Amino acid sequence: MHGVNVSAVTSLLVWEHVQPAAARRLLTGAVDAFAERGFQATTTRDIASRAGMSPAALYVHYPSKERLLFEISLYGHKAALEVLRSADSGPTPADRLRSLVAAFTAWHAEHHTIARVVQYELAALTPDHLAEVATIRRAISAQIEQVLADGVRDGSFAVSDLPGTTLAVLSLSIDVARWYTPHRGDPAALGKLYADLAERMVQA
Amino acid sequence: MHGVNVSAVTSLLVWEHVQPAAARRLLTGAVDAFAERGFQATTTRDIASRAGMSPAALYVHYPSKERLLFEISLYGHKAALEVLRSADSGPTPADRLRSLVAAFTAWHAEHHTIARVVQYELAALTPDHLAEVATIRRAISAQIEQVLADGVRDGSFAVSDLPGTTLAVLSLSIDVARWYTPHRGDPAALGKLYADLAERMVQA
DNA sequence: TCTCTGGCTAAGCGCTTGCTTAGCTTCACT
DNA sequence: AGTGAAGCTAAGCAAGCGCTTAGCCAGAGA
Repeated sequence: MHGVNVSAVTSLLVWEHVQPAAARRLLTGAVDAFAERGFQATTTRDIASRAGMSPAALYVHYPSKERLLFEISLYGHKAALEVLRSADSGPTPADRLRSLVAAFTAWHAEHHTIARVVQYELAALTPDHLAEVATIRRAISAQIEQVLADGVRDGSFAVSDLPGTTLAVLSLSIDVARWYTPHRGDPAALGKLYADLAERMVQA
Repeated sequence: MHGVNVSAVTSLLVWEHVQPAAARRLLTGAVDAFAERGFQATTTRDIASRAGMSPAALYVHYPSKERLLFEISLYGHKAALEVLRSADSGPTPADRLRSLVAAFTAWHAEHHTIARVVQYELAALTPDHLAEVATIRRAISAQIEQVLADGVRDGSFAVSDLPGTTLAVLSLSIDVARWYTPHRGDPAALGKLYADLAERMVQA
C-alpha cells in the first residue's frame, strides 16, 4: 500500500546510520506517521505497515513505540544543534546571526517532518528521555543567545530583553515546522527572508 | 480529585456563554486536558472526572469528544479574530501593527491553554469542522496582511515578501502558545516586546 | 398527587491498542 | 550436514478506548 515516497527517499540519506535497513524503514515510517498524525494517534500497526512488515516486527528492532519516538527526537535535536554550530561563522555578530537563522529556518523547512516531531511531540517522551533532549534544547537556545549578546556588547545590536528576544528569534524558525509544506517554496529562500527579518529585529 | 484551579477560574469569565454550568465545567476541563496532553491522549473519562462527573455525563451535553474540541476551537478562533479586529486602530500602519501584535501575542499568553488547542489540534477536527475554522484563520492572517500592505503603500514599511512576512509576524505570536507558562512573565509586557520586534522587522 | 423532563450514574458493549508468544525461515559458520 | 542466531509472521492477550443503554432522582407544571 505504501510505496517509496519523497520523504522516504530524502530520509535515506539522513538516517543512513540506522542499521539494519529494516530498522531504518520502521524509523522513517514512524517519522512520517508521527509528523502526519502525532505520536498518540499513530498505531504500531500503521508504522509497521509503512515499513511493509507485520506489527510484531517492530519489536524486533525497538522495545517500544516511545523508544522509536525518542530515537527520532534525539537524533533530530542533535542534527538541529549541529546545523547551528556549523553555521555560526562570520566576521560580525550580524553575519553570524543571519547565517544561524538562515540555516536553522531552512533545516526546519527541509526536514519539516522530523522537525515537527522534534518540536511538537516532546510531551510523549518519558521523563528520562525528555531530560536528555532538554539538554540539547538548552544548547540550541544558548547558541542564539550568545550571538545576540556578542552583538549587544560590540554595539551592533540593540536588544532590550535578551532572553525574550532569543526566544522570539527561535520561534520564528521553529514555527516553520508547523506550517511548512514543500509547495510553500524553497527552504533556502525562506531562510534568507527569515535571516533578513531577524537581523532587522535586533540591529541597532 | 481535581479542585478549582487558576485555569478554571479564568475560564469562568471566558466561557460564560456556555450553559448549563455542567456543560461549561466539561468544556473547561477539556480545554485543560487537550492543552496538557493533546486531543488524542485525552480520554473522555479524564474530561468527565475533571468536571466531577461520570464518563457518560459528557454525552448528555456533547455528542462526541470531537464535538467538544470543535466547540473550543471555533470559539477560540472567533475570540482571536475579535481580539485582532478591535486592536486594529491607530493613526499610522506602524501604530496599527504594534497594537495588533501586542494584542494577539498577549492573548496567546493569557489564554495559552485555549491557544494551544486552537493552534495545535487542528488535525483532530473532522474535515467539515476544519473547513469552518479555516475560514476564520484566513481572516486572521488577512488582518495582518492588510496592515502590512497599507504600510508598504504609504512608504512606512519596507517588505520584500508580503505573504512570507505576514506569516512570520503571525508565527511570532502563535508560537507563544507552545512555550508560554504563567511564570514566564506578564502577557502585556510580552505583547509590548513582540510589538517592538514586529515593527522593527518591517519598518522602512 | 401525578407525570414529565433534564441531568445524572452504573454497567458494559464492541473495538482497538501496545505488546507478547510461539514458531517458522534464512543464512553464515563450523 | 548440522547448529545457532537474526529476522520475520500469525495469533492473540489484557487493558483501555469512545460511546450506549437502562434506569434513578430531583424538581417544575398540571
